[in-house]
Amino acid sequence: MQRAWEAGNNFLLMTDWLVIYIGMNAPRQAPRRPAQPRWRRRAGERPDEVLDAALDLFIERGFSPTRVEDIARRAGLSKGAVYLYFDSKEAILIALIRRAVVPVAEGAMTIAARATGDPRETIATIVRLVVGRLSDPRLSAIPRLVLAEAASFPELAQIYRREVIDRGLGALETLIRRGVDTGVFRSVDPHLAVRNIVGPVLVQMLLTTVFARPDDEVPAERFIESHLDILMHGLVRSGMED
Amino acid sequence: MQRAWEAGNNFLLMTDWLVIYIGMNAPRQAPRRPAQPRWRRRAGERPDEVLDAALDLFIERGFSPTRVEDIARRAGLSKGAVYLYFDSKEAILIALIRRAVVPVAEGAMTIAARATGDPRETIATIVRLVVGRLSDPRLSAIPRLVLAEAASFPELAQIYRREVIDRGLGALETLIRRGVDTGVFRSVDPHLAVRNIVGPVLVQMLLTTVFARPDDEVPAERFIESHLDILMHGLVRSGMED
Amino acid sequence: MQRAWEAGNNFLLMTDWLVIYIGMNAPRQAPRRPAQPRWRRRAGERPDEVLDAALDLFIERGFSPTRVEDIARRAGLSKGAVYLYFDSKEAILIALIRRAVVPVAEGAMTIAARATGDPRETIATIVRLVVGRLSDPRLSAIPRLVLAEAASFPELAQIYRREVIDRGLGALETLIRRGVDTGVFRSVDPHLAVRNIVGPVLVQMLLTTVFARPDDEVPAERFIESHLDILMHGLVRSGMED
Amino acid sequence: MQRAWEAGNNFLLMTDWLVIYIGMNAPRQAPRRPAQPRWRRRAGERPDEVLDAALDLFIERGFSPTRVEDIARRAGLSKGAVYLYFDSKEAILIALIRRAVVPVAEGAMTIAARATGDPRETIATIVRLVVGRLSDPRLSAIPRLVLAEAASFPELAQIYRREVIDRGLGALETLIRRGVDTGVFRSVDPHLAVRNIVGPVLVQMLLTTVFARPDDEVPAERFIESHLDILMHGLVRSGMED
DNA sequence: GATGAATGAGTCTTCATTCAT
DNA sequence: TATGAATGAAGACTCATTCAT
Repeated sequence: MQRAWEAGNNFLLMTDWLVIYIGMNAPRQAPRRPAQPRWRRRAGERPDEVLDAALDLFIERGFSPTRVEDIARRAGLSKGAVYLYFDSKEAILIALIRRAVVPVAEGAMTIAARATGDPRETIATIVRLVVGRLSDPRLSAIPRLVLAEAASFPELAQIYRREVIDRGLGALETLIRRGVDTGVFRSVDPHLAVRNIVGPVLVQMLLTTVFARPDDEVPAERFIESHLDILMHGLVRSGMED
Repeated sequence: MQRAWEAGNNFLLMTDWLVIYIGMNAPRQAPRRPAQPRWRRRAGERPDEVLDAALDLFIERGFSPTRVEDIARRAGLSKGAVYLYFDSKEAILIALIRRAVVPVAEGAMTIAARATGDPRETIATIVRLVVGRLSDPRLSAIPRLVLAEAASFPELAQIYRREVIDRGLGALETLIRRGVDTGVFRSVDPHLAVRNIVGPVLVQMLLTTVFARPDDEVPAERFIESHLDILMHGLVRSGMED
Repeated sequence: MQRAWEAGNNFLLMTDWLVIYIGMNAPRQAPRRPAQPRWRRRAGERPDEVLDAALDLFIERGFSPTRVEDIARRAGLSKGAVYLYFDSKEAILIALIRRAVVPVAEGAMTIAARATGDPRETIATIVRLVVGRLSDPRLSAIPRLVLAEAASFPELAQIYRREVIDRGLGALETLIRRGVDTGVFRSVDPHLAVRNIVGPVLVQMLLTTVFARPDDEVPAERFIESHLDILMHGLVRSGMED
Repeated sequence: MQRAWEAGNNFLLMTDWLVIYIGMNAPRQAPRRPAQPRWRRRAGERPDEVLDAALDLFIERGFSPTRVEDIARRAGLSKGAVYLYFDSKEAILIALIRRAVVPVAEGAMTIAARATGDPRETIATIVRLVVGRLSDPRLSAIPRLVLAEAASFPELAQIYRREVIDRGLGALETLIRRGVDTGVFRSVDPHLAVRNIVGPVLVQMLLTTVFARPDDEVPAERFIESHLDILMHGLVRSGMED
């Protein structure tokens, strides 16, 4: 008893003791994981403890070199238990970013809501706030982690852009626009001008963390004053400086 | 114990209990043995080709997820040959950064040497140059790689800081200082003011690469004009704007 | 990129351009999933099983040519599990020697403790004991392994010397010294005379194992009698032979 | 057009574009090398230089951990050149043993030929000679190498047994037999008594090399005297001691 | 003959994930 | 829920051998 079937690029043969199927393979592509949601919280405070531990370790060594078991140990539970709360190591990273990003989004909302006064004041407040926040290594590490892993997990970059960049820059853009509209600022393009607000802050953060040099420590206060001074002179109409 | 062999259209697999041979029955085909040499000695070019391949892959996937064998294959040689030129995967990364960084250091020297005219002009030139350079993804990837892997390989951050940051920011600082001294700029702190020059450029780069959004593409030209406009207004003395 | 999978009678191979599936069409066979558990937790016994397997293989092929995976397979666990119990292949070898060596040290203690009678008797007993022990290939392999790998792992030679040689020869030396002191033996140097006790045993062992010749098998009994005869005649005072 | 054929465990199918052959494989067996002679000398003195270098390195690290390139470098030629003289690394080892073993065989012949006088004298001479020779680490290493690699290359053990052990022990056996026949020695079994001659020498060698302890160095002279003293007392008839 | 660049199979080791307990 | 033993795929690196030059 032998049946053979052949169609297109496929081939099937069945004999009494053999089944042979030969098909042309689809071009390589590594899906590696079904489409279920990749992270999911379970009960209690454990997940947060895992994320805390993971953040510490990701900061210290980066994502790939950190082992799930290290995270578990630092979080005070077993390797297996981590998988009760997160479906994969990747899911931990994503949850981590997500968690870190929520307050930023909320902060942007709050600021946008209360930003009724002089946009210069509001911008200054935001800059001070952000610089202050980024002095916490556990916060400043987040954007670096995102940069580091964006290539491997594009989802990270998406989340971050949507939740942090779009909202944060959006809020600043609104403020600048208002300043332009009210005549406080020159007629700059608000969408581009935001780069001049956040850029120096980012550089300051990098120079303080990744590229720190012990003999060249600039106090946050001095940086903020310098930055706001140059920034505001760059934005305001002549004769409007205070 | 399982051995599979694949060449041209033929396929041979041997396991402990099976021999499978599948040939494509290709009508004609020379005995294929004494074809062209299997490889050529090209010791000179190889290292750079490896670095090129590695850069491509590090950009695509990041450092850790890239396998040495991938690099080898893309560079057109065998896994083992890579180790003729580099001691380790890590050494490839470091050499890569080093290679990318050399022209920057040289560029900084050149600029510092010729920078005799109006510092505003020179700064504008530099900004245009850097933004232009960073539009090449293979160049803009370097700082991102450094940021990504700095935690794992502190040497990377050191090299980058010494060769790029110290020199680049140093050159800009000198220019600003000259501007201040000649009265073109307000009395800003040059060491801090450099953040206002490079920060926006960095942000623009990140928004164009990692966090790009198809519906929000800002042409480099427009960014440069906006940046320089705000920057210069921020730096120059009142009444000195041109 | 090529993946082959083989289980029971089934066979699956995927390459970049081919999918081959071959199944044996076995008439009946339960879905094979919830069969007996794929493994059981037996942390206690495992290390010894690994050492047993390793010893077998080191005897058969030597240390370097034995793969960790071979050891694992023979011990009935997976490659990875071996590393739960031993840090490295080298650690397996060291643990193996250590384990084999412990009873020897203990035996030496016991003998030294009970050795109160005629030293000739005690020495004879020890020789019989050792020759008996060395007839077990798994025991006689240990000194050969040590000799073989001492160059690569000096630690091995150290352990062996401290635990086996120093103790074993030490015990014999004590016995000889007592014999000399009591006038049973001639005034030989005990420290050197031990060589005449153990040397022939070692040679006998090598001639029986590594250099065995089927047509020249000397029964252990005959060797022991010959050895003790010559040895004792060599040691005792004239007129003291019994 | 499709033809299928099936016989015993074999299976052959040919379609227009496929040839499939499936056969049950013979049980695993690793031949790995055709049957050509595995070593072969080529011109000049080079081979000996290679062997010298190889011996040094095999002594230092053992066979497996020594790389062909190391041998080449120490011999002062290139890796490729080694393969002009020897077909494989294994062939180097075998040639090495063979070379080391030749003078031993010759020596045994000489001794056997001239051994006409008192066998006690001859045996003493041989012992002195052998102990002297084995004080050269490059010679004492040979038996250890053989022991180490006998498991992997049974051929080594064969060569060594045939050329060294059989001849050496054979010569000694003859001497003992003559002593017994002439009434100088007691009626020992010469075939077994040889173990009492070479055993102590072997142990002395091992204690001086592999298991050396700086605080316990026994001069060769003292060992020889002790050994011969005990040995001869053990062999000779009572009243025959000199 | 010589060289040493190139190959690629082989091996140790790691580690995300699973699962018996 | 929790543990951690067990798995096994994956990957860095080595090195005997080949072969273009």
